[in-house]
Amino acid sequence: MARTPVPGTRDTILTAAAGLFYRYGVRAVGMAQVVEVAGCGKNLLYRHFPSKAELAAAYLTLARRERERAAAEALRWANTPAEQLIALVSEIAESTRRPGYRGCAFRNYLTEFPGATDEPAQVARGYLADSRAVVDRLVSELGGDALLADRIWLIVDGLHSGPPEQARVALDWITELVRPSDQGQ
Amino acid sequence: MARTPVPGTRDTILTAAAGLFYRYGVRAVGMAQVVEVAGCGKNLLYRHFPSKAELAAAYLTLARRERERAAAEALRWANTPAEQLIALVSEIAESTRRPGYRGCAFRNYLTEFPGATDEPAQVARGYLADSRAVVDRLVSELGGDALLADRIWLIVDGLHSGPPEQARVALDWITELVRPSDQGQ
DNA sequence: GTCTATAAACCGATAGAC
DNA sequence: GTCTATCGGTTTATAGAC
Repeated sequence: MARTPVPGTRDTILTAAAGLFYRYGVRAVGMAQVVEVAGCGKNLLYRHFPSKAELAAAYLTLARRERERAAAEALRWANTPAEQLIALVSEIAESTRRPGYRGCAFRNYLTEFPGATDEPAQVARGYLADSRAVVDRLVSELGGDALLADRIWLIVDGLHSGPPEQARVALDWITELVRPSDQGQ
Repeated sequence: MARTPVPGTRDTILTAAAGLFYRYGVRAVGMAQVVEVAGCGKNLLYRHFPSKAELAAAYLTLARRERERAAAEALRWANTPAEQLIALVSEIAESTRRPGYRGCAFRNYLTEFPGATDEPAQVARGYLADSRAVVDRLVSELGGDALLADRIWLIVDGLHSGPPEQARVALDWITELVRPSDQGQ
């Protein structure tokens, strides 16, 4: 008889890989390292993820789900478009201050693999494009123009790339931009 | 006497390495690729650069010199601090629109090697710190406060990380920030 | 003989196959 | 879980110019 497959093995492997990929970079981490941390055999890893690219794609997809979960949670108490924008940026700002923060997983991947068009790159670009679309939609609902959306996205980009100290500066600025009446409050 | 050493060999190697490192990333490029493009043997490469880390450090130092040369050129016709800030950001904005632009070489390295403290990482962090200090000084001379400096640096970070289309948005915004009298012009 | 330049050899790590 | 063929950075031999 076959041995009972341990449930959640895929998640165990993916969690281990995600932690390593985010912390050290996808290129820097070998499959051997992943199996070591996951505590399983190589065999099992390649059963669940046929290639490193697919594992990286799964890692970014997991990261996307986490980001979307956090965003949805942040939006629970936000009603107006302005409050929603502030809530989203506030969530990002908080995440940059958490220990172990190493920048945006999607931007990092695209920096590690410039010009890549493989599955992980598509996941990364897809997330960034969709995030940008959300900003555009909220700014539009707010009554803002394309310039305001561009500026907010510029700050979001800077927020992801710069040091965590910039988080508050970025959040305050966004708040000022989407709630002009609160200027100098 | 020994065989006539080809002059400029070091520069040839460094130029080849710099092009490859910037285009594909330091991690993605092997020493074999460098010697292939440089058209020399491995031995000669290791004679000039004892390790890949030293070659990477030389690459970033070269990039720094190029950035500083471009910055000095941009500053030639700028007299006031405001004009100088605009000139510097304008130069960055132009560089992001040049074909082959793949982001900031220094930020890219730090993304590729998170937490690194080796020589190239020191060169990268040193350049970014010095650049930030220049912004702080100019904003101070301008009569601006720490918040303005933080905001300008936030835009500069976003400008380096985002797509080239953001270049004009960033430049216009900086112009508006340092020359308040021109608002709505 | 000393130096340059090339090529081959090293050894650990790599992705992946069985 | 072991094996392999490949590739990583690095080093050592070899061929050739002065």
